[in-house]
Amino acid sequence: MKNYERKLMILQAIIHSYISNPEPVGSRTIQKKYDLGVSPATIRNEMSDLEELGFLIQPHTSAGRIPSDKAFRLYVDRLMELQQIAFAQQRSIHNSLLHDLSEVEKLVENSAKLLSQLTEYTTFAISPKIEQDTLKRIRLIPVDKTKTLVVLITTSGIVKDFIIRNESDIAENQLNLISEFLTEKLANTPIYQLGYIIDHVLMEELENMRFSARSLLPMINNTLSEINDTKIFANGVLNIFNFPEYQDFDRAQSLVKFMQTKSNVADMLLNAGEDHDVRITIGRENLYDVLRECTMITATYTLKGQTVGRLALVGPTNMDYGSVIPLIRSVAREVNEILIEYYET
Amino acid sequence: MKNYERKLMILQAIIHSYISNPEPVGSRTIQKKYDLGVSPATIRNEMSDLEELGFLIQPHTSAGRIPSDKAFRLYVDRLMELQQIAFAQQRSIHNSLLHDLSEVEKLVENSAKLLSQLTEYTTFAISPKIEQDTLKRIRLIPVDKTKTLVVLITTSGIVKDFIIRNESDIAENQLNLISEFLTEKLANTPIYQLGYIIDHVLMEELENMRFSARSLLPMINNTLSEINDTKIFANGVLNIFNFPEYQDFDRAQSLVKFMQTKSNVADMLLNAGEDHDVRITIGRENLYDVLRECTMITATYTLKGQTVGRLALVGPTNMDYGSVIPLIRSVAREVNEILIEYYET
DNA sequence: CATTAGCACTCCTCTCAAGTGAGTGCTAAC
DNA sequence: GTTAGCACTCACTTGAGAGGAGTGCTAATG
Repeated sequence: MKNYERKLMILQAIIHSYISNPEPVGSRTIQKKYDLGVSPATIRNEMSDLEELGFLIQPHTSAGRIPSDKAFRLYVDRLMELQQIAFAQQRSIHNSLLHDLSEVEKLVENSAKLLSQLTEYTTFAISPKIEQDTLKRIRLIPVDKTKTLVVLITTSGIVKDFIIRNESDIAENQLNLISEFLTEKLANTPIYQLGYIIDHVLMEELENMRFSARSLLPMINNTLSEINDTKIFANGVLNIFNFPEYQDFDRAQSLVKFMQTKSNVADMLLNAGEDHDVRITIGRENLYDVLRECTMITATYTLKGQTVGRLALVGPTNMDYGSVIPLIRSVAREVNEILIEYYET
Repeated sequence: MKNYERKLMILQAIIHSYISNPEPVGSRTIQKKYDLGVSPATIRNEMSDLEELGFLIQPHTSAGRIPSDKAFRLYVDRLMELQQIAFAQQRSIHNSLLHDLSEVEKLVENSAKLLSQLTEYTTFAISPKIEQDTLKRIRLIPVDKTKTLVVLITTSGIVKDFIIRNESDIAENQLNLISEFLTEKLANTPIYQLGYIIDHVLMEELENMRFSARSLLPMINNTLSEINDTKIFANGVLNIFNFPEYQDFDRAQSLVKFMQTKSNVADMLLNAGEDHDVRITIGRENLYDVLRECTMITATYTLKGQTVGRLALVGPTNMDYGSVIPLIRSVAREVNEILIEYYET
């Protein structure tokens, strides 16, 4: 079985046809749409070989053939031609991302939203894990008699705030003193240790002090656990209904349900590994069975060598890789550059 | 045409059957499922009358009949029996709502989320309009050299914060001075006027001052407009796909699209009126044509006589009113009580 | 010996007609 | 006024037949 050259050409033509129109491809279609200089019969023979090699699948004898996961894998790795991204588009991506740089989390969130708009597929982003971060400053601000706003600022510039309720009115300068005291005591503590330190160290130290702080600390502690949550941003989950393979109601719905469960998505994203470049997982290569007809493409955001977020796109296996991959690459590159420029210090 | 008593009984039986199983109801079904002591022929005669009166609709001659919007209206107003809410459930609603009282907005948001979980329908909440509120305190907190956190606290206890980027490092005590200055100048200003005051009054006053404040003000102003947005919280929009009437792909999708457009929902909620009790709009009673097969139930949250939020539930016209209405009532009552208890002062 | 034309064969899909059954509406009897 | 009986309607199911896209094999061709 030689003449691989021609086999690849035919496979490429089939994949190409299947991407633009997700229906089984027959030998005559290939002959008409792509001028390969051979007759349908020859193409049929090659197709038969390709099926034997596992690149094509026949839904039933008298249908055409569709590319297998293996074919898409080959296509992505070797056959595909990436489209160039127009300078104007590159620029527009850059500018969109610059729109809100207040927090790394926002940047990550917006990058996923942008990618979903650009591709009309479903995207996810996972926010930086605040746990690895350390506290820089804590500040208490009075809201009214019974409420106090707690603002935490971490070394990497992430801001978290929440309101706690205090039993009695605490004067503003009191709160300022407490803020200073807590900042002094807790600065440079990793966020995930805050709870422990507050409970076991500070509470004892404060035992004999007149500070009202003592009543506030348990409240602060309670809320801390929620804040540690890694946030997941999903965009365009409903686009799944546009996937050609998911015109079937129930299957689309079960996929949507899967996608809306935070723990699933977190798992999916965290297991995606940390390539330098984008990583592509096709069909059954995915860990989850619900994704067996989907392709997931992930990219990682890093800052000072640390992973600070991850971006994922989920679409049908027959997505237009040639245009989608450059887009996600471009978004990821822009984000990483912006991270360096604005957050590295 | 007398003997309304029996007509109502039959109508009630039909509605009841249609709620538990949304298919056209025939005369024999009624006879078998509900022992009314009359034969199918009699029931047929009554059904024929009911159709003439506009309470029943026949999809085609040889099908059974389904209740019209008018029938559901009658059912809701007069026939329906409300289920009692178990004390345990009431309590669990109460406790869920207490979970996060940091802001009125959170309470409103959580109430909608809870109701969606309880009913498995789609719910919306619209947050209090911050515009009517006045500023109480503004506070600038350094995040790092180039970023400053701005915290706004309003008279009604709503907290808004956002990060702005400053060109040069500003010392912490500088920021404190600015905070005090701005608070003094801006306290009691309605939120919606802040932009104007900052632009036209403060900028001039600061003309000759050494404060770095001047460079910060435009940034603050820029972000203010975004904050004024009334927020809308949607839950379980995808539950629409479970509605029996929306098994049709396209119609479900157009409804989902409608629901995901913020302006539509805002409009829908704001036009819902301000009943003391819940308000129910059935089928074509709704202003929007996409909702012609939906029922919307709304409730209003008030604080000191002012509307501070609104809750809406959207489901199929044949929803189980008897259990849904008590639920939304219960949630609304709990929220209003919590508002009084925790936010009235 | 690779390529190709020709042709029988497969199997999905569409259409159409007949059969089925749930349900109605009318009439006449109780 | 109520009900049994019956003809009638009409959606839905089923199965047969036609149509068509596509394959696989064979034999001819250069």
